[in-house]
Amino acid sequence: MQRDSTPNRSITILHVAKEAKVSKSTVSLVLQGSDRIRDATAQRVREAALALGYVYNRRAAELRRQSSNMVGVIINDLMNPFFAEVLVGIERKLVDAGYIVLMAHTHEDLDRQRRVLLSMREQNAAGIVICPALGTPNSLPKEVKAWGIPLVVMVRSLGSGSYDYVGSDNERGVYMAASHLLAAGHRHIGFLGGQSGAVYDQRLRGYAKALEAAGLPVKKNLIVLSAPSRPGGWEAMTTMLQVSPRPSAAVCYNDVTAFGALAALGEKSLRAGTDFALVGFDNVLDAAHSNPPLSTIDIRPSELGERAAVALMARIANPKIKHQLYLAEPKLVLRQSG
Amino acid sequence: MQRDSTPNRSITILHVAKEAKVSKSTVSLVLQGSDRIRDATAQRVREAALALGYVYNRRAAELRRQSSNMVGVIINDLMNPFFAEVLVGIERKLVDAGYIVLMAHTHEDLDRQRRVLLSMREQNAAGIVICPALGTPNSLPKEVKAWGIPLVVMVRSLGSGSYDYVGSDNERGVYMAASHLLAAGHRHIGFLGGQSGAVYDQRLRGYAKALEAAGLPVKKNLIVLSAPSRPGGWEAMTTMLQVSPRPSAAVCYNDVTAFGALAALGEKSLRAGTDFALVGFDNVLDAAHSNPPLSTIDIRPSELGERAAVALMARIANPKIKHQLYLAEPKLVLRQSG
DNA sequence: CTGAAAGCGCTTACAG
DNA sequence: CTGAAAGCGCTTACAG
Repeated sequence: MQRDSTPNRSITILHVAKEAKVSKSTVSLVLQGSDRIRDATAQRVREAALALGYVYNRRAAELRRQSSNMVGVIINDLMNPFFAEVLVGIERKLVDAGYIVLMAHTHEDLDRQRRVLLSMREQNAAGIVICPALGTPNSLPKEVKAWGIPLVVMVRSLGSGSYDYVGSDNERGVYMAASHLLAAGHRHIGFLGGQSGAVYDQRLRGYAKALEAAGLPVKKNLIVLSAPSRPGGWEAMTTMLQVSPRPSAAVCYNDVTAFGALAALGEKSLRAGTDFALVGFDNVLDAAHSNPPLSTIDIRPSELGERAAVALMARIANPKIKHQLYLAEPKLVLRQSG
Repeated sequence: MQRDSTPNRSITILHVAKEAKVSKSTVSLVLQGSDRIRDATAQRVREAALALGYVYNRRAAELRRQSSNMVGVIINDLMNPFFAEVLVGIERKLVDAGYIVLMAHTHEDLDRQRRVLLSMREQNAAGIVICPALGTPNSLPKEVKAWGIPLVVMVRSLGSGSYDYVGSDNERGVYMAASHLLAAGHRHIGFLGGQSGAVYDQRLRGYAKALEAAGLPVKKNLIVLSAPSRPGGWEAMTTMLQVSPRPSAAVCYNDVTAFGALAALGEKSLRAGTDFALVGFDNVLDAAHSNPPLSTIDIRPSELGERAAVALMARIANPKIKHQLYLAEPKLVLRQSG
């Protein structure tokens, strides 16, 4: 009954076979580009397919072949441009390699994450790359491996189990940022925004170590927590401006919180770079044109996505390779904010 | 041979049937929640499935049933938070309705767009929502309809053919923005950024009409083109600041160009809202916490995405309904930039 | 209430 | 070089 509205959907290799006066095996073979078929025959088949408006049914082929060209990509927070850039990198690499991406956004919701994971499993995904939602159990990689689905974890590490992981050297990155501020003469430096998870712990540690290396104390009131978002950064800066003695600089949990901080500063007629030094983390594209442009730690977000795609494809190609670990090397990029 | 690494993949309803001592038809029926099966039997089947670690193979089911629960979503520019928000809205609505999304990013590349469209067709997508890449031929909706795949076009309209469309009233929105600036006493108002496509034409027209309604001439040198991005907005503002007499206000092509303009202003130690009035378009989440917060035209990006999802589902449910058109009603939201 | 059989659109040994 | 047959994991009339 779908026939009239979907004219081409109903035509199969069987129709093509009849039209070209060959068997359906032959049609299948030429569609796969086999060289076992004589040129003339192949030509005839291709013409028949074209004439009939035949379209390959990849799902049927994959069912028979027990394969899949779909990979699942699970993102925790697409509203953060960092993750949007990561996603773009993953998608580009995957599509260029002939995969197609099943994408899901969890919004840090564990329940949603579980549902989409199940869904991808039912759909027979060839692999999954996940930026885990906050609170994801460390057992996840083992569980997915038990399903027989290759997995790469991104950005947020999940304990010390063995799994493929692509992220950045957070501790070192923040250490570099703080050291830069220290070298510029700042003595009251805050750590602005963010609040929980492995990434937070790593970045905070980099901050603490840099201060300690400079013989400076780590003061609780200079570490202000917030949601890892613009509004969060705005609030964090607002409270940070009230501690006394007032800090003269801060390294931010990430670029997005830094952007919020920039806004809070502006509201008080303060300008980052002259009245307060600020450095972010990620080097999101927007950082080059914020007001003012943001000094930050560059971890090349879209490249991170590409690395994850490559790691996943490597594991799909050979499930037995040893676990892969890629940590982007942080680079300090100086702009006007600090 | 995949058996050891993918333990559960190989178990099918046949195994469950044997374990539960029923036929595979019965298993299928209970998996579908049919009430034709006695409770005791159903219970036994469910236990067997659980015990064996059975996982439903949805692709096989869909092949047999000639159905699909995947919908394709094609986005032109994920680096623009507007589209990221749209995507999030689409995804949420679709996943909540039991669909799964095949996502592709074209990066305004027509060739890529064609490839992913084909790919989605091969995968038997139940429907597609597309934010068309710049330069997409107006014939696209007709073509996809000929494939038998429900389609909804988003954000950028594609000529006057009949197809489902979800977008915003661009002309009216910009008209409102410009009128606001006019009412505030500005007489030299620029139109900043953007450069081509239906959306651009519509927004520019709103600008022109507002000026005309106020008896003001539309001056070529106050309309400065740019890429629809932060760097684009930055450049556009930089050149706009050089025209003389210098305009005192501008309506921007979209929020992202406005953000770039904010940065250019800052670089010259000018502040939007006091030295120059700026209003954006979209009301992206970031607009509330830019430096300074951006006055803009709110078209509720994520709601737009949800509307598109709803329109697509309606069309899938009934391919014969008449064409759907949803235009978000623009609302002026005043913040500090103008 | 449950089972046997056919079939969705492909691929892949196996013959010839 | 090409065809006939079996099968991927399901669903769905059709019997009983």
